[in-house]
Amino acid sequence: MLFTGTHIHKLDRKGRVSVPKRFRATLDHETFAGIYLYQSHKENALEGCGESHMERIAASLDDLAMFSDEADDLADTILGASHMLPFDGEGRIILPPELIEFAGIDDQVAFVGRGRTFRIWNPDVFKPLQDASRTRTLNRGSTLKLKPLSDTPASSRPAAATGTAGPDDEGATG
Amino acid sequence: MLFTGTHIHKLDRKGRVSVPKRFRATLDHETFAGIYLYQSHKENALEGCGESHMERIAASLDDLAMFSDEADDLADTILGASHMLPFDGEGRIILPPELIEFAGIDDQVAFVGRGRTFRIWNPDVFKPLQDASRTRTLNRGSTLKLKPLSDTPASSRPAAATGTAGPDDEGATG
DNA sequence: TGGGATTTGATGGGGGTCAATGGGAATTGA
DNA sequence: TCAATTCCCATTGACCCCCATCAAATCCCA
Repeated sequence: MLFTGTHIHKLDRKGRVSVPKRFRATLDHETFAGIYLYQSHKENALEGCGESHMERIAASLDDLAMFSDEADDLADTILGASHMLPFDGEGRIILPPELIEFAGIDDQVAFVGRGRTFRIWNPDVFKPLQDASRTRTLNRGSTLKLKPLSDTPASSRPAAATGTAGPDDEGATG
Repeated sequence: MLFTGTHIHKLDRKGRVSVPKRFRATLDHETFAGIYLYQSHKENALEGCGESHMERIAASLDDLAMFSDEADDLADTILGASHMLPFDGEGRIILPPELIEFAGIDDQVAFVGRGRTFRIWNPDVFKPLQDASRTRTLNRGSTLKLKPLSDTPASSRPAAATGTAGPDDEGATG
């Protein structure tokens, strides 16, 4: 199951916040009942994921770090600076003060789904950025090139986002 | 099975609307019994699809989002803005107020099939647009170029390309 | 083929359940 | 012993399950 949608929850005075039920459901099969959080490299937000995805990141960085200084830095900033946050009985986590400060979070927390990962924002920061994303997407006429369906070989055609849409992607009518 | 046809249903005072039986049948095999909805990027409408299609969108964005600002925008406006809406026992969903407002929906809801996806409109808004679309298609003399049967499994690969679009063009944004 | 009977999909509404939240008690560790 | 963390329970309000009704399509049999 995917992380989707935007869910705004409250940060209580103990620094706890409920992880959306839908997100918890996505993590149901993980052996570790909780999430991993680390600071985003390009946004004023936190990146979050489950255990299996974190292991995938680790594996990728592991391979790359041998050859690339950049990957080496990433290993430090992702693996070294990530927080492993277990759920309490009610499905909440405690947001570390360091991360609260980094994301500029006040009393509200926005969980924003991104498929296999999610981000955590101050909702007041995220909303205008999302609006800007929508405007840019509209202006450039972006069309997402979908990966081939599962019954076609995945190797044949990598996904790619085009700069401009075709002349008209309306399906043919009658 | 595909999403086809236009079906107009009523929005009740609880914000619920029945998803057309035909559409539900199309989603029968999905593990998640419900639909995903997000705001269209170019129309005053909502884009809808089932879980597997949303997975396909996520997979297409996933690897890319790390490097492309454009894919990043799409992740925010599709994955981050989509609503996962489960069916109740009667096959209804609850339309979130945010989406009702965006689509300018009053008390009636038009479900319009688009193959593997569908759109949701205020019928009063959609009708004139549909008429205009038909007129344009007639004037343009568009011809639908069918894909060869061999690489078109009936279960998953309907024809969708217009005379001007490339054979593999398939937009996820509208 | 027609008209009544039956099934099924769409709609309305009430109430129980559960997710989100807040706070206190118990436990742990320094 | 004190502070911080974890566990537990209580509240509340939104959501989901259930049932009841209605309309429309389908079926059935003469």
